[in-house]
Amino acid sequence: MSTPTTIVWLRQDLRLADQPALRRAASRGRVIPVYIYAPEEEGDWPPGGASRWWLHHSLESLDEQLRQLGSRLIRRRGTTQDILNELLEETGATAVYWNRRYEPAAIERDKTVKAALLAMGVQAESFNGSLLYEPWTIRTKQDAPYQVFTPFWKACLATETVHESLPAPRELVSPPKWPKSLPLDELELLPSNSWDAQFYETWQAGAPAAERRLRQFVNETVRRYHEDRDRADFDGSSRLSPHLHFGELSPRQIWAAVEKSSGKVPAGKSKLGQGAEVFLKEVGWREFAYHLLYHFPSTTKEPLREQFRRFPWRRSATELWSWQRGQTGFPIVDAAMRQLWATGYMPNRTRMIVASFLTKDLRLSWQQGARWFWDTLVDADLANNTLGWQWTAGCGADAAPYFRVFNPTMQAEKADPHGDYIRRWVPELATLPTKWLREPWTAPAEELAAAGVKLGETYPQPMVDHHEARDAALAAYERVKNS
DNA sequence: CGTCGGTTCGC
DNA sequence: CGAACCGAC
Repeated sequence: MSTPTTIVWLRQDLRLADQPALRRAASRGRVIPVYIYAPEEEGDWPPGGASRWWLHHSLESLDEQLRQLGSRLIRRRGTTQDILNELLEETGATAVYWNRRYEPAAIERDKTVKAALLAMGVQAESFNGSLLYEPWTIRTKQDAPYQVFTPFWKACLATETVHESLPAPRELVSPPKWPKSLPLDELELLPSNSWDAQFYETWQAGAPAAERRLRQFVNETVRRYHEDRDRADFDGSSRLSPHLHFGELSPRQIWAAVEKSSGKVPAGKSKLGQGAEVFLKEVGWREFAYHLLYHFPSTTKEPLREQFRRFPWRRSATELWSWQRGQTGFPIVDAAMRQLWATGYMPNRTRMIVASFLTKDLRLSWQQGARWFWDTLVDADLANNTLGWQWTAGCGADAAPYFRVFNPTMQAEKADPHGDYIRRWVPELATLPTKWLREPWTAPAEELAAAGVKLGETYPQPMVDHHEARDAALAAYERVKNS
């Protein structure tokens, strides 16, 4: 009998190590790794511009890694079902394996595909490649999904789970003849303007780069993570999020690397350091985000907390544009929004600052913020993005209470104590002394003149008075609070 | 994963 | 008189 052939349908698992679907396919016989670009099948959330940029480079890297094992990546574009059918026919493959996804549109599509494959007599099997705890495995005592993080995470950690990573296969057996593959450029993932110029200086996609970043993080940054992650002026966070989103790394690999490096810390009570503890809790928030998205799929559109469906959001296309382009007149907000546009990223602390500004100071809807992040973040992830926005807007599960309003000035003092971050991203304020940098409208005329700043000309006047805006937001909240 | 305004504490 | 602490929103 000839060696059986398996198609590995790759999606958000663009790696070779700790890759359950690939692993199982490799042990079965010949392997055909396939990526099908099918944005029409993603419902309301086809990949945004920054995500597509990342995807392009991640696919390029994956092909190189596969070629080192004597294999290659087959790229196609179109309807998943049609393409799988074509490939099954062309190659004589008798099985299709993949790692599961948890977004509502992907779940529906995957179900349909699986049923069709099984009906054709093809072996179709899915695996867990991207979560520590799949959403349906964790339930409250009342057999309901969790809506509060801390008990959720306790319940996760109380389960007897071994987070063991699988090694990458050492070789992959090729089919006698490779099916044709679309050249990468024909997926048309890169922007046609030069929007992405600075992405190249900031990021390197692909599992090998992800593993280097992880190693550097656990060796250096993680120790001070609990403090430094709130800093905008240097890299105190892990920056692993885009690698995790595309599955260039699995959470199991991250978990293992953090535990291993923390094991080197002086014995003591075999406890992890505080930085590692806080970091792994962030991995826990990602698990929680997937739990919520799975059990409450409507939250990508609607707030989880009912009363917020009547919240009187304002509407203003011009104000939204000012926020998007970093022209609010609040330097910390503008710095962060410009960093996002230029690099496809901002650290979590400034995400909270700009989100609070949009939803409280401007009272524009969190959905509009979520949509902008979706298009501009290289790590755009439906579960994390939805949770993050509902969290700051105060309308989600275990959210910050709505009355928690970030003060942009205080936040800037903490996140950017010397003003380096603002000076880098808002260069028109660069020579203004730190004392005035966070609130240029309070600077004496001669200070502004000396720094070459003309408010309303070289840099905008503040869009709102923060204290008035805060009061207005709290008043709006009062109206929906008890309804 | 707040802010604000109040009070108390310590020099 | 400022830092530290506390409760309300």
